[in-house]
Amino acid sequence: MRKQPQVTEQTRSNLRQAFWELYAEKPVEKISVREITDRAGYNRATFYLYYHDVYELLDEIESMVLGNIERLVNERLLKGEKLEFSQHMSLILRLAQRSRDYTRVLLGPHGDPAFSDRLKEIISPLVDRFFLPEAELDEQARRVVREFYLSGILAIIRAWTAEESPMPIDQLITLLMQMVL
Amino acid sequence: MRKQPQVTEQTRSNLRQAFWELYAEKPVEKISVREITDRAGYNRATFYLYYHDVYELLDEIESMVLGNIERLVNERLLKGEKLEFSQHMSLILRLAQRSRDYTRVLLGPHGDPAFSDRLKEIISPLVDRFFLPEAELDEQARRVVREFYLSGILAIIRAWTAEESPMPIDQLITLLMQMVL
DNA sequence: TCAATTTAGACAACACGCTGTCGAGTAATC
DNA sequence: GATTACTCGACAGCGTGTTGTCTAAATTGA
Repeated sequence: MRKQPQVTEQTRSNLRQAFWELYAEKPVEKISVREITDRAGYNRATFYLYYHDVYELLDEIESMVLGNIERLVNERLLKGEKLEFSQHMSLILRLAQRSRDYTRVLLGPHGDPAFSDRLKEIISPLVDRFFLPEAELDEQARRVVREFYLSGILAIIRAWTAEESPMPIDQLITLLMQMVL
Repeated sequence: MRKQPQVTEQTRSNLRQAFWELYAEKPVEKISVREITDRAGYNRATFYLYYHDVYELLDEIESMVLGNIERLVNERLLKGEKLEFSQHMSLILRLAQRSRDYTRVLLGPHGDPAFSDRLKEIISPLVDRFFLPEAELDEQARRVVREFYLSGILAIIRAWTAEESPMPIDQLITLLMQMVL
């Protein structure tokens, strides 16, 4: 018999959804497989037919969110197009806004540090390109400077997505530009 | 009957030490009470005579480390003394260096986000005093700017303490000053 | 002073929940 | 009628927090 992708994908999606509702409330470590399957309306064993453990489910969601941003950075921003830093940030922020429901949780209080790290790695080439070439620094100093800007930018995204009624992107960009230049 | 503080403090210290060895290797959530007491050479139940759970032990260590910095900021820096920002940072960095073995773990890959938050709150008045008065910004914008600088400074401390052979404090301060001014 | 009493400190055993993994079973689908 | 998607019940293993017990030392009083 043929597989029925639409069925299995529905199950995956239900499990993801149930997990996500729980993840908005508490950190991963406190989420049990039983809670997820109870909420999604499946048997506990069914979970193990799809995921090895809870962390693999989290990773799947993170990869979905990061995939969009990564594709943007690699295909549009770094290849040919010559844009200002502000324009790059604007595009990234627009993406963060599009998947705001996800990013605000992943960057939030119970958020995953690994997600921040992966996001940093994706933005890293931008920082290298726009802030580091000017200065003549040894490798150790470059690491420090890179970390400063990456963490600052990430903190802005985090604070911005956490706001109840966030300010317009353009205003945020202006603010950021005042600080880094 | 009087307690025997030297006995009980020795036990506390042994438990702390055992926990710390484990914490350098993996995140808190993966550290069990059994592991701690096995390593320290006590019965598992003994742990519960001293701490409610593993998090309370972690909190005790964090408070020890943060107590020093907090005292410095409150008593010396914010009262009368009029110092440059660079001088404040210098003092804080010297403290971070003194308890480097602790800070590098607490800020490290398995580190506790709550520790970062507490450290941010302590440094926060400094950022408010030196970076925010100049600008005319609404409260929402101030939150964003504050987060940017706090996260940036914290990232620098983190990157600096993580280095195998960290650069001199003065050089780090110079670097930071170039970025924020 | 020294035996009786009290208590701090350490321990073993318990009940209970969650995990990951079985093998067997059912209902629907093609 | 074979295959798919899922359920069910059982299992050992590890984790938690609590209970009651033992020992040795500190305190008390005749």
